[in-house]
Order: sequence, then structure tokens, then C-alpha cells
Amino acid sequence: MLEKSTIYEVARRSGVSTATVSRVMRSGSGFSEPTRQRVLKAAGELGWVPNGSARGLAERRAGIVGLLFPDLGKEADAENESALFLDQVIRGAERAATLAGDAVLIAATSGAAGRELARSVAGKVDGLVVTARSLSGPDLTAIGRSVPIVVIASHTARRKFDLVCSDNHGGAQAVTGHLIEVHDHRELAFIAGPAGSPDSDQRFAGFCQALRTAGLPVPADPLARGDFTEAGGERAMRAVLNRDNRLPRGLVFGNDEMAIGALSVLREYRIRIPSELAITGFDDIASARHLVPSLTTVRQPMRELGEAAVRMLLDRLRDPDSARQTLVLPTSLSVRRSCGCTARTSSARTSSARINKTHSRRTS
Amino acid sequence: MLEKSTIYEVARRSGVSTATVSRVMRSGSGFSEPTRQRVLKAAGELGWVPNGSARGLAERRAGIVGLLFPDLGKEADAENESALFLDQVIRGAERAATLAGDAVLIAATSGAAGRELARSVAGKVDGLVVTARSLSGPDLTAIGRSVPIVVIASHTARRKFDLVCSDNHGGAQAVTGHLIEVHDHRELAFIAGPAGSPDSDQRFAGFCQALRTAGLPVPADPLARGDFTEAGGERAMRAVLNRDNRLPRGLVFGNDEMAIGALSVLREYRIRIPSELAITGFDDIASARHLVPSLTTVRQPMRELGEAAVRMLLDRLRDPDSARQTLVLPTSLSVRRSCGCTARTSSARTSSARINKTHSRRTS
DNA sequence: TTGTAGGCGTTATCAT
DNA sequence: ATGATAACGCCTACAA
Repeated sequence: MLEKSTIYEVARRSGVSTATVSRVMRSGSGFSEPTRQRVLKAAGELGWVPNGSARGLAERRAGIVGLLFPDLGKEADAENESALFLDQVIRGAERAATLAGDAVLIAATSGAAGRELARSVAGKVDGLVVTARSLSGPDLTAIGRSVPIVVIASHTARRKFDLVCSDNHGGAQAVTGHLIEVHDHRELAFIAGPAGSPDSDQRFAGFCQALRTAGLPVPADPLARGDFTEAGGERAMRAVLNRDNRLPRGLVFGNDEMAIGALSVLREYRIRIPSELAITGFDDIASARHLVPSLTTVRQPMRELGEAAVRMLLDRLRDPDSARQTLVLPTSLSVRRSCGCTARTSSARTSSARINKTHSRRTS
Repeated sequence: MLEKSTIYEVARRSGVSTATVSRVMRSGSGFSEPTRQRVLKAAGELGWVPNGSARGLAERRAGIVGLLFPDLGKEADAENESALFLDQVIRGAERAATLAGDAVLIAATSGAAGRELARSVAGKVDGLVVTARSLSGPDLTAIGRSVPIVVIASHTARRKFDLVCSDNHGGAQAVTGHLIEVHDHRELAFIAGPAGSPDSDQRFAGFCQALRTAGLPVPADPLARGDFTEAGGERAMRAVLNRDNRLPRGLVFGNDEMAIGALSVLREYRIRIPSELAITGFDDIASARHLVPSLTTVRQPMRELGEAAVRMLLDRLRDPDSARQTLVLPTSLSVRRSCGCTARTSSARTSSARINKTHSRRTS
């Protein structure tokens, strides 16, 4: 059934040397037209596809970039924000790689077994895009010794690699500012994600910045904490409701998932959104549009993150010694109903892309 | 910066031959403990990662499976049903492959350029999982000559390959049956996807089957047609509203997206769901839960499709001459509010998995 | 324009 | 337990 022919057979069948076959398949020059015809014919008849491993070995280049992301586990389905986020990143990476003629190898690395997997992948690719929480710091460093790495993670992360992230701080500042300036809300609070999450921390910082800018009192801590899941948002909301005897005027959530969870609790408590309490999220997941009320939130350029990361990686491959880069992609505001606006969705840039050339790489 | 050391350097550094290094890295036997230590130490110090291309060449096996899916284009984002579907398939494929120690190479193949891409990918992998509409029939056949292929597509598709799909017919029959039996609706209509879509056709067939079973009149055609998008659902709904002066009692949509689009039109027309008109979808995308009313729909085991396809491919790789298989994965009912139910979501199996051994492969 | 032959980094088969 | 040494399939100087 399967042929698995080699360049030798194609060469023999078309009466030329393997060198000529190779030339026909890649160079586009260095042979006569009739020769080309014969080679192509033979290749076609045999159904020959050049062996990627052999080619990669000879070219010292696999033509593959790897994408590592955290294994979200069995429970991670379409409802999961991180999952959605990563899917988009994957799409973006695929697009950018294909555009450059490369393919993308994906792998979900989890915990300890992740290291082995990562090593295996590292051997198969020319470079690696690694998303937050898919690899420990030491593992990153170790693998970084043998393969170029671009990290997709929050700004605060290690500066030892090329890095791309979205503007969490600016995005949070923008929604919060919207609540303050457009709706004139002055009592605002932030519901954070898991402790230690750089994303959450930066969003909280952006929130605080907006308050500061408006001359409002700045809280030392978030009002409550969830874990970026719907269930976590529910819990956080209930905790607040049970603990405090009066609510702020607006709640800025660390992400959409938690806002969705909170919304169901608030509905239960018959608290009107947005008339009694304004709500905002972060991420702009698909469901945000379909909620009632629809959720005002901050859109992250998820796919662009993947694209940018791969492009950066390919640049690095081309030029190993250039200055290391950090790219911060702009977020945008998706204004819907939950903040109090009534117009149809509009969106506005929250910041513009920034590139920081950090330090130059040591050469060698 | 980057080491890119080889097995030779590891061998020299640890004072053994490359053969021994290789043995230590894979066999787990054929060397003494002290030797093992030295090799591991040297490898660690050098940060050596075995070159996948060389390994693949020597082993005649890349340890990579490819996943081809259609390029949905720029406009395809998280809102898009097909996109979500494919994301889940990708996740499933990744999971199954990783479990088997393989990696997954992904590529979105679009139109003509797709063929070249597909060939390139085919050369890099041990086998290919190909989703519906990512490759033309002839291209499939051509590439199938050099690499084993498993197809994820509707049942009707070509039988020349191993195939896995979900039970569209059974799923549609089940929701329709629910409308008939539980809610006693007898005037039902189907809103189809694009003409020629096997998925849509099978769902319509399932719809008809349910009517037939209940002894109700069976329509020759769907009431209207969309293109599986939200906008398409809107258009279809408007067309029906403008054309007919009376609506059926329930509308079975070919997928969730279209149901969502229709829902917004129906809201505009102040038509009460489900009291005046019951609505159901197909796919169970994330938003279905959050709609108002929440959407009763049929869940496809998207991730499982990816898992099953990869497993099937690995089986095929292991045993090239066994009988070709077709696997139909069961769908399940997600009962929510739009059908008229008031209970919380419940779900029920709609069918059980079926395996058809078709004909045996010709040996050679 | 075409062919010869060495090399790419591993694995695996023989010896020893 | 270890070491030579062929493959593996392709690319690419270098020659002709």
C-alpha cells in the first residue's frame, strides 16, 4: 500500500542522479527543462514525498517550531478561559509559522513529566515558543541552552529570553478609567485571580493606577480573590456578599470567567446589573457577548500573541546574536452593557505596541 | 550562547563511544552504572538534546503525527463554531499523541497552496489526521500513498481511509425526539447548514427520522438554510419570518451558531422562546449555556474525536495491514431552557460508539 | 547541465 | 559491557 520511496528511486526512474532530483525539487535552476519533466513525472508516479528527517538532518534545520503550553487537565474544556486563550495562541502561531514555510509542533507539558516531553520536543524543532506556566524556570534555562526560546508571559517574567505579552496593566487601567470617567463611579473594587499570578497582579496594578490618576483612594488589596474560574468567581462573590454589608458601585474582575460566575450569584441576590452594580471582566471570551447583560471587558490580542511570538522566534533563528526583545501588545476595551453603557459594542485601543530592546546578547 | 552539541561530544567527554551514549539514553540496559553516571553527567553539562531529525532518520520514524485542518481565514475567531470545534480536536489529538510519546504537528491547509503545505507536512510526520474540508479528494489520495491517513469527517465521506466522526444523525434524532416526546410539539422544522454539507445532511436526516418514528409528516426539505454562522442564522430566520405567515412550534437548527443568530432576530420580533417557539442547536458551544434562554443542544465529543483519530492512526502505524475502520462517536443531549424544559442542564447519551470493520486492506 | 561523494547526528548490528 | 561501523535519506560542494 504505502510506497515510502526515496530520492534514489526517483533518480533511477528518471535516469538522473539524486543531486539532480534534489535540484529540481528545491533550486528551480541547474537543470534542463526535459530533465525537470522526467524527474517530476517519476516523483509523481512514485508518490514520493521527501523525508523530513533526512532533509532536516542535511539542512541542519527541521523547519518546525515548537509550542509548549500548560496542560490544563481533563476538566479544561471550551468553558475555560485559559483554554480559549491558548487555542487562539496556537492558531496565531500556526498562521505565522505557515506563512514562513514552517510547521508548528504543539505539546502540553505538565509538571515533572513535562521536562522530558519538552526535551523531546526541543530535539525536533528549530526553536520553542513557551507560554506561561508550561515550564519551570530551571527547565526553561536548561532547554534554552540547546534551542532558542521565546516566552509568552507577563511582563514581570524572567528577562533572559525574548518575550511577548499583552498590556494587562494598560487594559485594566482603561476599563477602570471608563467606569470612573464615563459612568462617574467612585467606589470601585477589584476581584483578583489567584495569588501570585503575574497577570492578576498587573491588572490589579492597572486598576489602582486608574484610581490614583482620578485622585481616588487606592486600596492595598483586592476586595477578594478567585482563581480565574467561574466557580472561583462565584465563591469570591458570595464571600463578599456575606462579609460586607454594603457593596461598591462597580466591580472590576480579573477576568471574564470570574465575572460570569459572579453574575449568576448576583442574579440570585436580585442585584441589578449595571444599575445597582457595574461589572467588568478581562479577556473578552466568546460568551461575554452573549451574557445578559453583555459583559464590558478588555480584549487581549490572543492570536496576535502567538503570531508575534513565532515571528520573533524566526527572527532570532535568523539572527542569534541580536538584542533580546520584549514586545507588549496593546489591549482594547470592549464596551457592552454591564458597565452601564447602552450603545452597541464599541472598542478602543488601550495602548500601542511597545518594543523594548533590552540588553544585547553575549556573542557566543 | 547555544551549544548544539552532538552525541560525539557527549561520548568524548564521558570517555565512551557514541554507541554507549545512545544506549544509556534509550535502552536502559547494556552498560554499567558508573558508565551511566558519566554519560548522564556529560550530557547534562553540555545541555545536550538528541537531534530529532537524525534520530528520526535512523529510526525510520519521526515520532510525530500531523493534524491537517481547514484554514478558516482571518475572520475565524473564538465566535466561530468550526474554530471551536477544531480547537477541541487539536487538544484531543495532542493528548492522545503525548500519551503515546509522540508529538503533534499542526497545519491549516487552505485551497491550492494547501497541497504543497500538506506534502511538506507529510514528509515530517509518521501519519496524518485530516479533518473535513482541509484537503481535496485527489490530494488526499495522493498523499495517502506515502503516509497513513485517518479522516475526521462525516460518515458519508470516502471509505478509502480509516475514519472517525460523531453521530450527527443520532444526535439530531434525539433532540427532535425530545421536542416531540417531552414537549409534545408536532409542528417542527429544520434549519439547515450550507447545501452539500454532509454534517448538515445527516442532521436533517436524523430530524426526519424522528418525525417518521413519531408518525408525523416528513418534509422533503429544510425550512431554510444558513451557512453555519451566526449571520447565516439571522438571515435564514428573517427569510422565514418574511416568507411564512405562521411559524412551526419548534425549530431544530443545524448548529448552535445559527440558533444564536436566529435568537437575536426572534428577540427583535418579540417572539417568546420557548413558550411560543422552541429552539434547539447542535454542537454545544460554550456560549450555549450563557444565552437567554440557555440553548438546548446536542453535544459532540469534539476532543474525543481528536483523541480517537490519533489512536486510530497509531494503531494503523503499528499494523498497516489490518482492516480499515470507521468509528462513530456518540453524541449527547444538553437539555436547557430553549426547548421548554425548566430543570437544570441534564445530558443523556444519544447513542453508543460503533465500530465498523469494513474491508481488509490489500496487502501491498 | 549533470554526476560523485562526503557529511548531517543517531541508531543498531556486529564484533570483541 | 563496550566499541567500530554501517546504514538512514537528503543536500551540496566539487568535478566533469
